[in-house]
Amino acid sequence: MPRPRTPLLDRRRIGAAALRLADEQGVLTIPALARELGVAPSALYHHVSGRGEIISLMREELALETSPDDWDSSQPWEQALEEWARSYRKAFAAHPGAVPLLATAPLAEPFMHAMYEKVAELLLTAGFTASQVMPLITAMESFILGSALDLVAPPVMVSDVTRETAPHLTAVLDDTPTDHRRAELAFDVGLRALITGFRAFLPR
Amino acid sequence: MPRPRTPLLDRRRIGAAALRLADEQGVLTIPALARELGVAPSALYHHVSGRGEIISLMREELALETSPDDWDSSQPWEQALEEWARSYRKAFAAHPGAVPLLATAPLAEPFMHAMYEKVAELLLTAGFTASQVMPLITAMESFILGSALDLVAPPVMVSDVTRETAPHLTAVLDDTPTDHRRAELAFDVGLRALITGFRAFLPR
DNA sequence: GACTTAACTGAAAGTCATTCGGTTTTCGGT
DNA sequence: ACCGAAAACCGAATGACTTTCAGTTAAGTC
Repeated sequence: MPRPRTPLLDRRRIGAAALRLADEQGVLTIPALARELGVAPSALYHHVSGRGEIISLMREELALETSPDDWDSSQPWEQALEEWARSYRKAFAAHPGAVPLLATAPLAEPFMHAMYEKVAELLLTAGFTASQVMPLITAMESFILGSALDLVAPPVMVSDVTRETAPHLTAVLDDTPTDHRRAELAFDVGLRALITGFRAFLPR
Repeated sequence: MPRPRTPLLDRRRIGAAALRLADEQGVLTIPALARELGVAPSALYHHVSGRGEIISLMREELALETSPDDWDSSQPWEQALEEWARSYRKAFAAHPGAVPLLATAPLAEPFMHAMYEKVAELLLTAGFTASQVMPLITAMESFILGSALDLVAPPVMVSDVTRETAPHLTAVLDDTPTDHRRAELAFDVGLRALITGFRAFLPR
């Protein structure tokens, strides 16, 4: 087969297809991705260095889908921070099947810097000291990433629990939804708690 | 080769060796694990159903290493909760290389129930309502898992940052340690913020 | 003491990621 | 308009990995 008149691949298309595939199938293999793109597996290596870079492209695609102006930093910092966290998590929640893949790969992509910059400015303006800001951002990010993973984690099953040996757990699970609201609820609670706690760190 | 007089393998040994290997190498392959155990790869399949179950055994091993009595639930709930979170995270931190493997595997193992039961009782006694407790536990767990992943994430590099385009981020990074204290600090900050925030949820 | 079961080996099948040589096509310069 | 170089893709091949399965021998049981 010859070189096609119009290219079939570019990094953007690869990233988008990989994200779609990983989300649907829960795994990402080169042969499957190539099939999805109507191309031989080896063709991919003319555009990326390997599987790791494809995952990086997936993350880039994810970032592009969530417009960076999804949140407004001119509001009070508590609300701006909450909007940032929600838009960040929403991006993951839109592709739950891909979360395990994205969560374990290194997060230090350059295109993250714009986001960090915006949040750093927000917190500095709010009155936090320079040495406080990165820990705050990192803590928030850890919570968001963990919550994204929780999205795809199997819920604790009541039927498994020996009702006699774990009475409190049983009681508590009876008052906990088992559908997607379970993860939503936990995220809401944690997010509000974090922001409340952050406020207490403000020097005054 | 015949059946050995004394068995070379059991589930416990497999889990421990897998955890050690994954921690050191960052990856887990059946051939490497078999070599570590002085056995042919196929021998493992007489004790476990496959790779997934080995990862499950690793988590079990991790839970056993952290004695469940590592924290004392008779203290004020804030301190007990903090001790629980720290001991939970310490278990992950003791095996950083294995964290990516453990983080994405399902967490719903039966032996987790004892831990959940203890925390559920703690929070109920503290005065939280039954419907509040699971979201609180889940939020805390998400943060801990995210922090464990952060432990192995590459730090944001100042050299990568265009100092002109991201002045606030640059300033903030200059005041942030780059060694292991970076993740420690973020965990401390997030943990205290969460607990402070939880306190505000207490009906009174 | 025979028979079943348990623990392990070795070989083989099937899948993956990755590399390389080959083929055609486009493109930049002249 | 031509020519060479680089680009885009294919197919085959390599090596690693997971898993299965048919032996082989030892342990345990009645």
